[in-house]
Amino acid sequence: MSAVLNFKSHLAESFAHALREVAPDFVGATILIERPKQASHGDYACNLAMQLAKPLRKSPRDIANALIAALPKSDVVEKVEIAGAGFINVFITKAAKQEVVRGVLQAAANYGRVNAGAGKKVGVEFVSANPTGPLHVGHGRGAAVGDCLCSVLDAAGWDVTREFYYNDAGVQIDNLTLSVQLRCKGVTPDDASWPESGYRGDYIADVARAYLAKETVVSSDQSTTGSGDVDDVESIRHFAVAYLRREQDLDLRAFGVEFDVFSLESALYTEGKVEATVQKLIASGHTYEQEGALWLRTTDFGDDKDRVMRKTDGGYTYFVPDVAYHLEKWKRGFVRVINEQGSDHHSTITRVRAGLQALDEGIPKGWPDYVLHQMVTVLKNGEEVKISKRAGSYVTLRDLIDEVGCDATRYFLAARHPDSQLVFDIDLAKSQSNDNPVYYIQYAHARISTVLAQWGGERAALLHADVSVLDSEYESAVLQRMIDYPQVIETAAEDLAPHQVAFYLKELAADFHSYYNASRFLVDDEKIKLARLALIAAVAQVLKNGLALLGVSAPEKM
RNA sequence: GUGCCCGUAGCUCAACCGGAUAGAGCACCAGCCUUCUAAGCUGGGGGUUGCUGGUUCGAUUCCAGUCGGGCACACCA
Repeated sequence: MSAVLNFKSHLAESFAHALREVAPDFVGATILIERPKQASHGDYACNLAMQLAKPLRKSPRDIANALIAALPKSDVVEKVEIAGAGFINVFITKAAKQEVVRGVLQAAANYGRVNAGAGKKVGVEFVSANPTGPLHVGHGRGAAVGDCLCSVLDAAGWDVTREFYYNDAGVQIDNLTLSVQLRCKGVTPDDASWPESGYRGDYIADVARAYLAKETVVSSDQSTTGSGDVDDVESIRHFAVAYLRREQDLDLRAFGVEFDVFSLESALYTEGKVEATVQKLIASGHTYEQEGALWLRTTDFGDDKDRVMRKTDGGYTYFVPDVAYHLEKWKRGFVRVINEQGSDHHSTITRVRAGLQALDEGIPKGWPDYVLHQMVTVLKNGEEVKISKRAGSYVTLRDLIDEVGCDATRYFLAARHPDSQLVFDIDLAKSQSNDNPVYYIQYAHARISTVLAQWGGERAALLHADVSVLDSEYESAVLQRMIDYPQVIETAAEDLAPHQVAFYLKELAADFHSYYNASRFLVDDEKIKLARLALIAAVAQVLKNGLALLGVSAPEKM
């Protein structure tokens, strides 16, 4: 009696049983149980009969009848009907649905957690910005989507590690170092001698000032003090990177995003991992020398042309340390790795996978997974703000948090399919902040909190409420929506699509708001009152659980 | 020119791995507050799912082509 039944899988098993009896030759048929859009089509529907019609050369309705006759008895099933071209519609008993209230209240923060991941390790890398400037909107999208994805995977039973990879080596860092050094010497981007590739943002001057003042920068894993020596390039480099890492860390913390592991590209070099990987690749026979450079034959693994590993100047191209880095991840025991990145980096996918395949370490072909989010364009005063790090003109993540708020920004960036381009209209987000869907959801939670506060009774009493009186159409809708929640988590995790949680919450909030306007909760009849309060307390719990996955607060008052 | 992503209501977006009459919000029109929060609710108008073919009981979804938008195509990160 305690656990809420997973109706979907329960019915899938029932139909599998019926299938074995009716058509033993076709037990391999996929059994799909879905939720019909219309209430008149029942709570769950199965299309098995239509699938079998052709191979069995019988009419779908005849097959449907046979299947229904072969269904094992179930005390949660009210009735089964055949409709349309041969859909089998299943109606669940009210009593079984009402059980979800107790299920939610008992499981509380754990309601919605499923075991699809079975405790397996998954490493999720996201943001991974170069430490060459503040985080901008694009990083914000990566942070919001990545963090939410991690939360969803965690809820789906995976053992999640959040990881940030700093590209603190290479040409961009050289440019950064040079820019800071020039600023230290009093050269500004307006001077004719300012290099084309130099960073022009004002923050470079801040770094220079701090360096000259011999400030100490403390970040999550190190402490660096500026020497103030304008000719000590190594010292400037260390200081600039540490300074900007600290800024990024602060931005992320303000955004409510925290990481378990920070990996540094530079460490791969100093620890010899890059060199070791190169040697392994050479030994694998997939490399060759040409025109003074070392190439990896990535065309052996589906790339359209081979890629240079070591340039004529002796330096490695970007993907080489990236391959070394992913080999490390593999060795750290991640059966699954997901990299959340901007779609402008998609060309690395083939190279990294090719490099890993060439290593011949038994790494699966499609490893690692990637979630790519499309570009974010920012609209301000009706005009597109061009993002250019070098020009120093861009909207920082911090700007957005300050202007729009953390909750709204996170919701806005995470509530869309990563594959679609996103226009962030700052004026709209600010001026219409009351119409932001995140408030709609939070408002539902706040309303419930107020009602429960006015009631003032013991929450524990709600566990024993007689939920059998919950039978209005509004109540049925809310019950069914809550029953759907664990399935939403499972699907969102499977599809690596955290935005589905956001849409679900909007629908649950809508069901509640309709219910709220149509009925009263603090009524005289004690039995009805407790039942309704138990129901909305459960709604509040699900809203809270879902908002937590999005990294959005669930306020008691608004 | 090549590869990847996208194209759904005026605008911003959904659609449960191919299902039943394609759904929300914003905007527009008409209603609902002496009773738990009107940041809410109820109703209405608005669609050839870019276009053309194909696959099948059935296509927004899969395939081919085509048009449009974005991104990537360096010994760049």
